[in-house]
Amino acid sequence: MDKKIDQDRLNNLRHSCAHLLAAAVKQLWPGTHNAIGPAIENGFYQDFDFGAMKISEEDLPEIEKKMQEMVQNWGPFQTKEVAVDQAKKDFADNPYKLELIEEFAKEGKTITENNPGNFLDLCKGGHTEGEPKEELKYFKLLSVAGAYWRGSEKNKMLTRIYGTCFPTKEELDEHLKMLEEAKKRDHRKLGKELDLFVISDLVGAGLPMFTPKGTIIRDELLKFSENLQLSAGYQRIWTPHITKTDLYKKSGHWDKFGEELFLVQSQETEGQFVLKPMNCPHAIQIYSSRIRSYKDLPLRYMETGTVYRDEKTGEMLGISRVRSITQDDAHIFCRMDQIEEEFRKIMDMVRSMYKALGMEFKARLSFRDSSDKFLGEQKDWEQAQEILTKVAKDLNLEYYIAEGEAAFYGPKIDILVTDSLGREWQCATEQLDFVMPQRFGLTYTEKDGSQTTPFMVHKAILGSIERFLSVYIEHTGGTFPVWLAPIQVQIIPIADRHQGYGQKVLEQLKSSIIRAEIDSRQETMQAKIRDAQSQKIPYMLIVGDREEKENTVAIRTRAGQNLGALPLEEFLTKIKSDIELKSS
RNA sequence: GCCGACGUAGCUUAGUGGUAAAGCACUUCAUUGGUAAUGAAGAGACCAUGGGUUCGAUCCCCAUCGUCGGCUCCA
Repeated sequence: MDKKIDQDRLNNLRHSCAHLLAAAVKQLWPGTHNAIGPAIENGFYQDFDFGAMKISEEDLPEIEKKMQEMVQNWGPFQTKEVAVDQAKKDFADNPYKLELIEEFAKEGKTITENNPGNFLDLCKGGHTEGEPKEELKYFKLLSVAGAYWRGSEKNKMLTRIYGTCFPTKEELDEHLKMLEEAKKRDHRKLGKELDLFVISDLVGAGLPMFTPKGTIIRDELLKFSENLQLSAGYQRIWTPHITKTDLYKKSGHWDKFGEELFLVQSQETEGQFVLKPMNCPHAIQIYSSRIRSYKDLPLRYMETGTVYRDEKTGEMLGISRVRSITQDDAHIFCRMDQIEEEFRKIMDMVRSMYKALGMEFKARLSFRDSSDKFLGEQKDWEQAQEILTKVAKDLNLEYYIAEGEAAFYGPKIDILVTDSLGREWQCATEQLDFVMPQRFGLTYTEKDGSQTTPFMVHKAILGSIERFLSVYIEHTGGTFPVWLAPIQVQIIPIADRHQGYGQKVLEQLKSSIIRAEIDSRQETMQAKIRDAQSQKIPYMLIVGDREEKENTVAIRTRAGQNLGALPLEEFLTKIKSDIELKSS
């Protein structure tokens, strides 16, 4: 409860700051129209129509200065009710406010205004209660961006200024520090520094390539996911990357995906092909290739498959939003009475995965609402939603229900993973599908000989590996646990004469399948340590005269600890247990 | 796709209407080291691409491609 009050207070503060921003901008550039300016998660924004004028981030300090100046003369916020005609008169020159007034009038809402410091604005209220000059002190304008009026791409593009505001200087500084930290951990930056992936203009945007180091992390994560699935009774399948359009016309994805499909033209055969945007219709083809019995179910097909979606250019972001997406995908065909067990199994896998990765998560049960966009039988939905809720309860998941968030073909459980900066990401998902099996006329023979349509479950543990990696790189800041570190051990010979012993150590590590390398450059030991450190390599083994003589290795960790000299065998036991336990 | 900013060596960045500078990385030579950078020298850039303005463009203008901040979208 207290938390909610605090949040309200914070929102009021930020929303008030948005007013101040609007006032400052209008004073600096008369003729500018301000649109809306709400508080958002970590701050606020205010939309403007600057007309022909352009502003950029370089203008922000000037605006901030003006805000600080103006707030000195602001009295407390006072909200007063006005008649529609009066409001229209007050905002006669502002088309955005007029549109809102018209709409509020139509809906029969009361219209309220306020004017601290003689800056009149249309506003439903929710402001700081004290003296603005005492409260609106610790704010910062952050960025400038475009945004459609009322969020519709059919409308005019306005200029949005983002900012944030806190009750105290300490909180503001802490928030700004967090933003800095996020920037430092940006996966695009770390991807370059740690040499994990490459994006080439010749290959194209949104088509990342993974370097040897990046591929190790990718493969290790996928191997973990695949092993979880194999031990849960999943079978691996493989399907091609292109298909005739007929497949997606039948599945309904042709219409649904529209321009997101990559088209492929054959020069040999008639007709068009597409790059697959998902794997499920292919899995269905394998199901329907034989007559199935109730004894075959559940049938669990897994495929770590790459799919292609023609994302709009402006939507691409590092390896987070890409056009080539690899999923640890699987499709399960089962009866209604098997759904609970299958969902449980998937949730177990999700738990094992994120526990090993050291990430907390919560579940969003995405259900249908009363709208007609959801296909399938009402009673199936109800029964399925009950089952999903039961699973969430039985497994003691932290969960909430989101009505209307379901896929059109069935309810689902989405997993929201929290990273070390407190941001939430949707990664894993398990979805029930009432529609696809019907579209493709899938059946199995029941005990009594009747033909029944199975249910289908779609699942992913990591989701898109590209997206997941971007999250995980930022979560760890590039300090990967030993089992994922591309290089687990760096051998550092002190002088050239120690190369031979270093090589011997290297060979022994390699024969134990440890990813080890030796730094044989003509550099000082200090320089080699520094480089290994900035590559965040978990263990550095320093070998010099003493080690060679005693047949040991001097261990330094990336945390800067000097663990002293140990016989190589002992080090091997230690690192093997790190890898085995997936500890950091 | 939309609004805005940006695109200079492998990376990070400086700079100018008269074909460009630095640090790191790279190569070579010297140095043989004990837990976060040894020293010196060298090489490396048609200043994103295509067009235009100009005696002359990396710089100004237009287009294209790409990147970034957002918006929209994410079945």
